[in-house]
Amino acid sequence: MPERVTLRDVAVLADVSAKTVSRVVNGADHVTPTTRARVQQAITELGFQPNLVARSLRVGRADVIGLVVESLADPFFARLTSSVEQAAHERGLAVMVSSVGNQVPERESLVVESLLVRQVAGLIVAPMAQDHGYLAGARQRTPVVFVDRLPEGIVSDAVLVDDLAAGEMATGHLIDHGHRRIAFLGSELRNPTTRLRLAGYRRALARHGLDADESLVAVGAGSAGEARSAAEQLLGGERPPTAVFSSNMRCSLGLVPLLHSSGRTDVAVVSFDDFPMADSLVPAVTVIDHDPEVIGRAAAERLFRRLEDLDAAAETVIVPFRLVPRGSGELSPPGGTGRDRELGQDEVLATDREQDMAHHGVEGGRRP
Amino acid sequence: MPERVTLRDVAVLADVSAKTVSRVVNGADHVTPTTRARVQQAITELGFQPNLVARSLRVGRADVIGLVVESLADPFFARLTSSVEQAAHERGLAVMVSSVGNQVPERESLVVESLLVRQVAGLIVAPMAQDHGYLAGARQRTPVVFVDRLPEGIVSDAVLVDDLAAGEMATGHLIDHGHRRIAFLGSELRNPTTRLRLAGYRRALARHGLDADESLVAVGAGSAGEARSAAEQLLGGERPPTAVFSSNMRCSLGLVPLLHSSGRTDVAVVSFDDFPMADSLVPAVTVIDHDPEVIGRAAAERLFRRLEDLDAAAETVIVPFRLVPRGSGELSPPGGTGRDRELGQDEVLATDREQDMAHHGVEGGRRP
DNA sequence: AGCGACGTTGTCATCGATGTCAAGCCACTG
DNA sequence: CAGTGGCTTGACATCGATGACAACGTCGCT
Repeated sequence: MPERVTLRDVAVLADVSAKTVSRVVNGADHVTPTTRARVQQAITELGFQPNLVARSLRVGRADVIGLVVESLADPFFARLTSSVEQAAHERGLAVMVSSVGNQVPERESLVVESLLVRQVAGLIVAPMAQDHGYLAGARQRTPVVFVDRLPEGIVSDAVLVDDLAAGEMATGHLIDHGHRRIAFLGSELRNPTTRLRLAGYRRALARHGLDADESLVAVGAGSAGEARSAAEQLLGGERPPTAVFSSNMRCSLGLVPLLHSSGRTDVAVVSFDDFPMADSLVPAVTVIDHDPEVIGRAAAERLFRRLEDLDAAAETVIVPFRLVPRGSGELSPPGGTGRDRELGQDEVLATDREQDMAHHGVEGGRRP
Repeated sequence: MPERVTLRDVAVLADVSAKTVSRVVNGADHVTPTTRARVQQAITELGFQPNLVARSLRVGRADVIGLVVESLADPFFARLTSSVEQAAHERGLAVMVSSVGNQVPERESLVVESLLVRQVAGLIVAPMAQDHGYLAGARQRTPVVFVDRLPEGIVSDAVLVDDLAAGEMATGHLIDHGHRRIAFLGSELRNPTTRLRLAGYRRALARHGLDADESLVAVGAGSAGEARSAAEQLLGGERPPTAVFSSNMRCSLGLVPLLHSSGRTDVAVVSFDDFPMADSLVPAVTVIDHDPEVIGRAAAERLFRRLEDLDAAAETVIVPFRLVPRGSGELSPPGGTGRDRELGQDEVLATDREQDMAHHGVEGGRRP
């Protein structure tokens, strides 16, 4: 059972003080090359590894960032986590992940606290809770960057997709292909993301002079299974939709298999969130693609900058999205309406404004 | 800027010693209900939260476990991570994740060390490196449970799927459906998992008296893109296979879209690893399913037990797998061979031995 | 009454590193 | 040659909690 090697052991062997070893380990100035070499020698000889927990205690924060997501098993969050982890690793930071679980948004504050007591240097949170006032105190010490959704009851850095514009584009795409009865499939309305996408859906309908049939709006599906049932009900209705805007991946993972297994591949679909194999189905699924990798990296970079300047104003970063036409979103309604037409490639891109934001990558919008 | 509240602050307010507060916080015995109440009162009044970093320093280990995987973006590892995180959370442990990246197995030891210096209580590692001797010293202090693959050059706890048996079953399934020219698609051979699955493939061929055509074995595909090219080459060969055993998800994510986009849905496929949408394709993809959730939880449970008994003998846990027939694996070869037949449901299950292990969930196999 | 046993509480040192501050040393200057 | 300043180095306290051990009080027993 080899004893732990501490800084002091190295100091004794190199015949210097612990402080000097500390200087060498941290690459600090003011150490003679001779001394440095002797210490290095002792370090390798003993195989010394600094105890980062001790360092964290002394400096008051761990070189770790916390990441809070809904579920790690969800491919969107998995890819987000992956990119955050990579960005952190490049800065020598470790990542602690915690998932909240999609049924219990209240757990969010507990999960966050379990990270705070471990003295994480900063947090990246994909919010689920209704209110984030509970973070007000902690943020003085521990910066937080929100991703995917805006926090409520608090002003903070955030990295977002323009859900409203994306929802509008998805719905507009279906309208442009001649659809008049378009269903909206979404999860809980208390989720701001869902609300924004739904608002985009309604705005597209309004802009095209279509009236919204509330019976075509199915929200509240918390799992793929529930989404499947909800979709089943929509399609079995009296005047079923000819197209569906599925507003997140879970919904799509319920809807699409349903359409395939019931042979209803005539129903047009646009899915918010790309998902694996979406391009291998027949028809391949048209999606709004927003790169979780881009979001994750942007959030990490924002957090790193924030760690260096705790007092800067809160900033919102908008990351780009695009519509990827693959077939399912370009199906015409049965019978057609004569208004259907081929779209030019450019029309599937975000509007000028969004593209502009997208390519600049950053929007310095300060919220009051 | 609110000062941090420490145990000492609570002690002063409650007019007791720091030690007593510590006792209350940790639910230790020997504290009068009265005192306890007074301390509790002070704790809530001040909103005290213990500093787990300080505790970790004192007790010599953090209440954190480290998880090392190849890539968090890979759905298999994402689900594994998710289940490990859940199990850890139930025990009040946090999880630090690190990914190695699939191109640089050498990075594994670096990643592991970055966790060790943070004093993680234990590690769960999906090994990529060739040799794990580098862990020999650390394991004295920090237990390690390997998942998915056996470590090399070291004896340790491990949670595995019986890759050999699974490879044999997948290949046997295709043979049973009349195929005689079956290709093997896999990643690097230095990966023991690939080697075992390939061995299973060969054993199935041998058992059925088929000779192995080495031109049908394509290994080395490290990404879906490479797998796609490899598959393209296999199918474009002189005597192309009528069936493919794709030995992991990355390969399947290259192969399956290729088959679909080139209209070659007549080629039979069995995929090792289930993947999203596999059941919505036409034909749906027959897979060997081994639950990453089960593996993750088993590994976590093993690690927890190990944390309580550092000296117990190394144990290998074998988790169950099953073949899920969905269509792609049951296609007959063009022209058929007359030997094709319908399979009874029971035949798609693992052999008695594996099922037995599976349901017991644990195999106490000690390795010398 | 005196004694030991036990339950409660406190004192002090400690985990391993780093910030503060000062001492030591050398060189260079006037 | 004393004085000044810069560079190296070290002594010591400290981060916030907990382990070891001791002191104290209370109780029950002989």
